[in-house]
Amino acid sequence: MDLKQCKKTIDSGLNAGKFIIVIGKCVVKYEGRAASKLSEGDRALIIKKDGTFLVHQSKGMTAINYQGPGAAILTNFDSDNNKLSVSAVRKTKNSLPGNVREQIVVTFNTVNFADAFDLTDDKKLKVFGTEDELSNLLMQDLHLIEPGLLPVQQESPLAKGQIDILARDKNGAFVVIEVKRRQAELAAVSQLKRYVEEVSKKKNTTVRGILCAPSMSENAKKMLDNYNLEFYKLNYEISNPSAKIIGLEKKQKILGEY
Amino acid sequence: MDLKQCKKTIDSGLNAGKFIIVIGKCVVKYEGRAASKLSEGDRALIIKKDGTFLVHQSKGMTAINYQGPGAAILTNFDSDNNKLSVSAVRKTKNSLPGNVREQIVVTFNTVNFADAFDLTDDKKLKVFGTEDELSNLLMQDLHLIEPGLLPVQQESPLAKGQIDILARDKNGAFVVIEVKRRQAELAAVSQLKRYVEEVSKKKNTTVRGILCAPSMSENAKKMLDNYNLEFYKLNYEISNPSAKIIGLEKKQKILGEY
DNA sequence: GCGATCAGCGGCACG
DNA sequence: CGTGCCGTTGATCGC
Repeated sequence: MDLKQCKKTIDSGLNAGKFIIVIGKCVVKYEGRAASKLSEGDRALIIKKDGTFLVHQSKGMTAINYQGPGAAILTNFDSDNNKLSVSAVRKTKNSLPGNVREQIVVTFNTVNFADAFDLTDDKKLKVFGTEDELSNLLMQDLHLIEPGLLPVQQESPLAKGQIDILARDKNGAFVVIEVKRRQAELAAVSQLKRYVEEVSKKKNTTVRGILCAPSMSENAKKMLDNYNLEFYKLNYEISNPSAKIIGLEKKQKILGEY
Repeated sequence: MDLKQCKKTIDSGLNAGKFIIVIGKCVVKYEGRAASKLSEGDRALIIKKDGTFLVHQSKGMTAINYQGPGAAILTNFDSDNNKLSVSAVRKTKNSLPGNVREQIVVTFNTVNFADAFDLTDDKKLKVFGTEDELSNLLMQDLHLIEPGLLPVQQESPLAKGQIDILARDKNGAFVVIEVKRRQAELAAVSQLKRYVEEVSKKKNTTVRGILCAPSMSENAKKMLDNYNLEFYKLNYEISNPSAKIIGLEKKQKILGEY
């Protein structure tokens, strides 16, 4: 396909706020929070009306180079070398020292296909089985963990923050509960430990910490035991239009290890 | 575009291992590790030869629904309702209780465009300014942190694991160094704390912990101080074909807080 | 706008 | 294969 014509297709597509696709042999360069180079190969470039800019290779799920919404798109046809470059520039969100500007340049040597499409769609995705949903379900059924466990009301200034569930057990002790929708690993234990320390310090008392997850890695289990935190295996399903907690199973410390 | 013809285009594209693009009005359903529903709207579907399956809306950087490499693609034309469904099925990697199978179904009511392209490309992306690169650079210039700091050789069984850099200071004390390429937040401090505890326990001695990052959040700084860990502001640039450490600046504890 | 956390995180490297 | 962790993480929500 003629590169000059391709530039026209892209430009008018940008103007009309369309969904643009370009397929061809290109080189990609990126500079911003990091820098990258991708030597020549066949790729698909997607440009959305919000400035999203995606370079996809023939394999792999993630875009090999990209620019998020808000990027300004520029095209340039180099008639001397017969190359078409398409670039996207934006300001970096995360302030990194010195690098505020992010730029990605795709230089096409040949283009097999280029077109722009009218896509209008602002439907939102509804997801079931998120951690937030599981956490809310569990909050209403704390007795599944143990009798007498009661949630500390959200209104309490102490319940604010990032803690999934704050509760008190039958003895009145504070219990921090962290819910994970998938296997809990070291980071999850660190996180729970941090919350427990925080509440413990604020209330100047001993605080229990409970991790609820479908499973735990071995190392995470060891670390949990070291910190005297508790683990409950969380069984749930998402078959319905929403998630459902099937049950919670207490996992005791493994003692026989010497 | 005729849906029956579209099915043919997709099927032969799949057969030939091509890069397939379908644009049209569709509904998307997903069930697997979680579940989701996306009501009717215009979207672009991309299918790669490795089974990658991406549904993109007109805005936003990330695919609204997806399936990673390895998915099996199936097409079905429902002549009664004149609908074309394209689905992708694969086994979940992360073992979640009960849900091993992941399925995404895209049901098209109308299709504006469908074609398959020959994309061959196995070039690898070269990235500069990764944490790994910065860590390696720093390892060779530990004096930038303080005189007398020497790396513990990689061969040592103690240096194994996930610790970025393990060193000894001029007094012979172990120093765990964690490098972050962007602002360090609470999780980074938790991580460093964990490493310090680990080494401390293994060597049965006091261990220092140093966090090197371009910046830190306020809460992270407080937590760092609480744990008696140290922070060095890491200045670097990535202008060259590789990254370059400009300098390290010690950030003292904030004492005047009472 | 910053910051803390989740994500169907994905991807990689190492045991 | 699990698992730990980085990522130009992105996206979201609360402050």
